[in-house]
Amino acid sequence: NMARREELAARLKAKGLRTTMPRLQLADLLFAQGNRHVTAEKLYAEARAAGLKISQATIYNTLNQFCDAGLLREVQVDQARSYFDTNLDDHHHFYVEDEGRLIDIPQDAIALERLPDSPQGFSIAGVDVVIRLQK
Amino acid sequence: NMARREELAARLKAKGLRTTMPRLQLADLLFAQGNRHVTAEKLYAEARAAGLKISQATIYNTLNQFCDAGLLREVQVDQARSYFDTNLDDHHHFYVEDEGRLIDIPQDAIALERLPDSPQGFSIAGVDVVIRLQK
DNA sequence: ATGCCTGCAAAATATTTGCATGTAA
DNA sequence: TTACATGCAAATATTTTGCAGGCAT
Repeated sequence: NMARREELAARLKAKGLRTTMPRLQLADLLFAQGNRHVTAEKLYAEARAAGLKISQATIYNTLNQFCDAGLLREVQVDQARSYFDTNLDDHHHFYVEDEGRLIDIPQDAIALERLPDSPQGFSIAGVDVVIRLQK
Repeated sequence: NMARREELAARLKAKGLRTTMPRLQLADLLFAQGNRHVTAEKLYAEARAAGLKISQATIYNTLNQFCDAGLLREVQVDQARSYFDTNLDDHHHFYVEDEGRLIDIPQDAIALERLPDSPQGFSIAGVDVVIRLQK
């Protein structure tokens, strides 16, 4: 626990982020349990459940800062809500729409042969595959 | 023009939608120029530019009704805005983030070999590939 | 000491909804 | 005539921002 905080602090510092209490606490929730997918709402609920005194604004700001710093990735699956993914590797997703749940798919589990040429003057910034699931 | 209206009216009727003036006018904007990708905002601007007296609420309601009726598809590329696609075929998209512009990719232009197995109890509702472009 | 953070509340943005009126069938 | 549509404004939902005070460095 003590060691974990040290590690998280180092991780924030490495990205040029000050190691403040709210950031450490949220980093703990985000990074201490393996790969996760969270919405701002879910993270806020977790923080409160854990007894942390953190405002919603800080949840949003921190998620965006972590994204900008490259500690998180945003996943586009629902126009109503932002999803953040702690898995930074190139990979894809199952999305269970009814439950709002994301499941990682390793990049090499999908063979994307033959991508089309990008239009004149543009290069590929990323390729996202979302497999929507239903019961 | 007269004939086009008739055709659009038939198309709405076939889906169980009453053929009202706003719906015909919007259908005209949406379906008379080949495949299109629009946001509510863009369609509203077009409608006003064309001198139509249509409220934003009707734009939103109509887009959703057309979606429910299977005349449009929603594309998930930006959590801040909903995109609607008049192309109902299975296909994929380029997305130019800086311009908020979508470009269709025919389904067979991408070879998706080897999809991973869906988790227990779920079946695939759809596979969406988005290739994000940058300059 | 300085500049970056945080909380709070208010603002901004996108979308939905309630309700009275209008209109297609 | 009846049920469904529309417009308007207000409500909702999510996310962002301004600002005063607090904390890391």
